Amino acid sequence: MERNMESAAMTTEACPNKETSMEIDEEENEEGHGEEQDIEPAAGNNIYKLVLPKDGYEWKKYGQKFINNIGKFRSYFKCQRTECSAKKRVEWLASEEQSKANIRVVYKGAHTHMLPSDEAADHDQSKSQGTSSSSSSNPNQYNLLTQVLTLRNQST
DNA sequence: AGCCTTTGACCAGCG
DNA sequence: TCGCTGGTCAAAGGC
Ligand SMILES: [Zn+2]
Repeated sequence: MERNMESAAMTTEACPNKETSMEIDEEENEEGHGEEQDIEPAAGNNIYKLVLPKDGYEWKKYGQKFINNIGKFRSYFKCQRTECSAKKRVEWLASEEQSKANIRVVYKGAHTHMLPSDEAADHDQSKSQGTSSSSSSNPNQYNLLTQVLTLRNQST
């Protein structure tokens, strides 16, 4: 797949498959792909790709699960930096249409470093701003927003 | 060769 | 105490 995290948004493929679920009601998949034949899709044709909004940070996916409780897929990401414990959680509905319009991104923790893209995106006006990531790219604000989402989701 | 993605299994917390 | 859900780690594959 294309891992153009530095140029484009990341894409996640969601394959609706039945697994350890004894209470999966009539959770029908919208794809309606073949039954058993055609186990090998033709280059991401039958599967739908989710476009994750690029926030400027680089993440490494370390897990993905389907939450039956809410009927949504959930992907777990972690900052590439070993020194950074920032995590990111993305969830979307199982339906393709709704998935594209209802993607929830939850950021957990704060980065211990500056935006990697910011450094790379540094072009010319570096003398004016310097290292202060002003309005547009302020991780702090972003994290603040995530905290709300996290609380709403965690709610111990 | 290295890095990232993907799937399954394991573990922990809670009811 | 067991079962279930959610979360994380690990191994394999692909690029
Ligand atoms: Zn980070």
